[in-house]
Amino acid sequence: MSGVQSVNRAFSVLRSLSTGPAGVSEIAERTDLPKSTVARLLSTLVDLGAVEQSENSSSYGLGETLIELSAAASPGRNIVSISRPHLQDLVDLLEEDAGIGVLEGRGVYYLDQVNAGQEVQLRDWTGETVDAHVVSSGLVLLAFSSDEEQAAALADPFEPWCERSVTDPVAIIRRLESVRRDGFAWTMEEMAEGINSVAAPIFNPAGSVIAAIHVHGPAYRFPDPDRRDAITRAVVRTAARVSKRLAGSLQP
Amino acid sequence: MSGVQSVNRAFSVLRSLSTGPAGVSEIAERTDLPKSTVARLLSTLVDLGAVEQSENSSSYGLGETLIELSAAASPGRNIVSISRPHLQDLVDLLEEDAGIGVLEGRGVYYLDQVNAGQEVQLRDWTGETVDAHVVSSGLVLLAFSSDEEQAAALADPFEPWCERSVTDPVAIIRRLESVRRDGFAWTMEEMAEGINSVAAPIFNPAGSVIAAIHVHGPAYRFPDPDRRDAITRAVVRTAARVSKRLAGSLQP
DNA sequence: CCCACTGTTCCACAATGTGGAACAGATGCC
DNA sequence: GGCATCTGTTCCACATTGTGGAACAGTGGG
Repeated sequence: MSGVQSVNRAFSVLRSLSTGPAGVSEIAERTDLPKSTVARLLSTLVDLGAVEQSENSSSYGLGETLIELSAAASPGRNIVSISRPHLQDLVDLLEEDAGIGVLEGRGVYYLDQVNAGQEVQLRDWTGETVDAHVVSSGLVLLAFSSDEEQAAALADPFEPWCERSVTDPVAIIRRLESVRRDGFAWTMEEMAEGINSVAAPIFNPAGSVIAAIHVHGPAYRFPDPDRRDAITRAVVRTAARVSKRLAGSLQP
Repeated sequence: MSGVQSVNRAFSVLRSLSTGPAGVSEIAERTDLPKSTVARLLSTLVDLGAVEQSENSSSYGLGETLIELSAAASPGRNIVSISRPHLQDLVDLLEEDAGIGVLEGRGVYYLDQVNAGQEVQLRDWTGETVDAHVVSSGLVLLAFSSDEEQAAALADPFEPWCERSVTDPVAIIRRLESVRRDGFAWTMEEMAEGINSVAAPIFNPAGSVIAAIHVHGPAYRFPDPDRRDAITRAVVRTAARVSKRLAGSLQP
């Protein structure tokens, strides 16, 4: 086998543990390696946190480091679990639906949504993609994206989704500048008549925007003009909390 | 540093990539290793799928293998994303809420739930724990658990949650035997008056039960006696699909 | 008490990983 | 166009590291 033998062997041990916890001799059998080799690799992997040894047992299992690295490898997957309780808190506070989405090309792909259980509520877009320029999440994601990503998004004409959709590139650029400055975005019946929304960005520890949290509701009741600022602050704060949680899940 | 040096270095490279993709020289800087050492480790990690090289670029990023290992390290986290669309399909079909839970000691911890949007619907238990013996998920998880786990669960007396809760250990053991045989469980107003549910098990590729999917509804309309068998089959089929998806997400 | 396993540790040895150097290619500047 | 400065890749002499068989202590079952 090519490459660094010890690294190959270490991953062989990790793969053997993905079918379930095991002891040194069992792993030696599964990987066809001598027990002393397995013991030494396990000791190193335990130090790294990639493997953990059960208490009251000499059984080994996969450890937190792999979850942390995986979270970094695929922000969208882990972020659903991390953000879920925060979305729930937001829903409890504001009594409107909250969700989370990521940028995919020129659209927002919705990863998750928590419903407020209101009798009149909006359709759940989880698993679907909406043009970025007509939703608050999309504006947030574009505003905090790299210049290259923004240039790519602005390269083609914008489609209107309804009467109030903003499609003029100059107006959108101005808008993105103010979103970047404010740290949040509101859209008022720009994706569809009767739907308003507000969103804020979630950053990874390196400082790049990776997702956006939004709250939306029917225009006739959302937002209550007296609560608009409080709603905005709550969404911004929730997104910041999720950013921190993500950072926490990456630190050893 | 103790342990196998090459393995330590390989994980140092992986950790440096968790803050964002980078090239050989950048990683050498981040890890304080010579470029040739980093190049050799990267080559091995690419072969393993732990790192992938971007097309049209010599930038390296974390790869699928870490996601696969992480899924094995923490079945509960990944399973929420995988099962979500399947729960949605079940809800669309049956028009009742569906959820997923895992065994935690003698209780079921609910990871996720999809609501049917019915005007009369049950409370969402996501994030909460219920005694295993009073819910269909709990009976399923215990029925397919190891003898040790079952013995541990049966070691202490069972608490009734309402008038129809089954708490006699002998009756519960008999029940678990038939659940294991049938591949599903029904509970009729055993957790609370007015709530019925049905559950089926999700297995990991090694064949161990790791979660259960359930559908529940108000007893006055769920289940419709004419549809009970169809409902059961739908739940069992959905759980089997999720099991297969999990297997697929672990295979390279 | 004995046997059969387990995980851990030791250490002689040689195979592997090291890392500086050289090289080819790309990019930017003058 | 030429040069400088980076990049990633490859080579290879060398010595350090990882190897793996053996020995040992501990545990559980008969």
